[in-house]
Amino acid sequence: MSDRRGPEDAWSEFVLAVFDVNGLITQAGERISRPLGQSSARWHVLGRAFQPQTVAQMAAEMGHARQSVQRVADVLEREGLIAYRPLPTDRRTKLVELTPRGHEVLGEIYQRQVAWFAEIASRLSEATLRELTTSLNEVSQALASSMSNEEQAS
Amino acid sequence: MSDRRGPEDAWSEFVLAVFDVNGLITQAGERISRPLGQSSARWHVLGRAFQPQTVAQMAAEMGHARQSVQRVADVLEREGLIAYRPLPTDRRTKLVELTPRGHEVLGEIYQRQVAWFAEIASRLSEATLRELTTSLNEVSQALASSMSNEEQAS
DNA sequence: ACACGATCGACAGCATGCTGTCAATCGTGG
DNA sequence: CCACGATTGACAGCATGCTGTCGATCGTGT
Repeated sequence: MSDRRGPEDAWSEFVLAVFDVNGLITQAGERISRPLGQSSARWHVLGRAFQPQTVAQMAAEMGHARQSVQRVADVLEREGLIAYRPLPTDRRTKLVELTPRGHEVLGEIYQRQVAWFAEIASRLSEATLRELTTSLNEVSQALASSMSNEEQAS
Repeated sequence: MSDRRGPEDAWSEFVLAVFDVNGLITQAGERISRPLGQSSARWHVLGRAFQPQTVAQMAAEMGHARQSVQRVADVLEREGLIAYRPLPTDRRTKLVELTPRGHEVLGEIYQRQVAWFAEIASRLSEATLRELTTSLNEVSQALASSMSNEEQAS
């Protein structure tokens, strides 16, 4: 309590560890997609477009705001990696789908991602990874439920 | 391979879990500091200023760019939560230190943070948390070393 | 004493994420 | 069949993080 910068408690250390891993993964994502003229965000949208869907659907799945996805998608469309196809059933929205160029780029990124993971896999056992994932999901649930509690209080 | 959106492998699931937890923690950070008119980023800088140091030092510790911290610090200074004190030994830089107002606000945020953690602690065992932290740090190391490998290739 | 590389703050510009608002459209309930 | 709430994309504006460049200053090595 005398020094809140010193993360002496288990929770603070955990938070810092999560920030660390998150930062490194994000950084690796940039590194993987940069040579293809892309970025992590572009890649995520591109990946989603593998199975054609609307921007709103993507945003929901990713847990991001609609507009964040929309802006990225608009750029990808201008670059010719995705195309908007009007939906006959709904005049408001359009399907996002990969163009041939988009397929190419996504494929190359995918190969780089696989190579990267192979590198990682040699240093981490899959069992450890699975345990970690399970535990992290428990933490997520604890966090989510504590957040929804507070929501009621508002 | 036929569908890279389906995270069927352990690594993808892990990455998604990390994104999830990171997002929830960040969100909780905003929630904690918003009622005090602050944000997660402000809070981090404010917390660092508890022990007076320069912007550059803070940035290094946080693993952020100097300018990101600088901009936030400038805002905090305009709000009167921190103050710049010229260093006699180095005319380029100044010490960032908390003003009385800054101390107050940081104290209030700290209390809220403690309350929040108490909420979480009731759902997670400290032992689990420590194990998780240890494993995450291993992953960080694996990531970091794989990244520095690639650096050599450039 | 001085020259050169490192460090620092200032300034500028970009990417990504968020929120709020609006009009068009959809779909449902009356 | 129509009115109203929900959804969607467009537009605008903000916060946070990054990078690159510049001039001032520091410190080291000669």
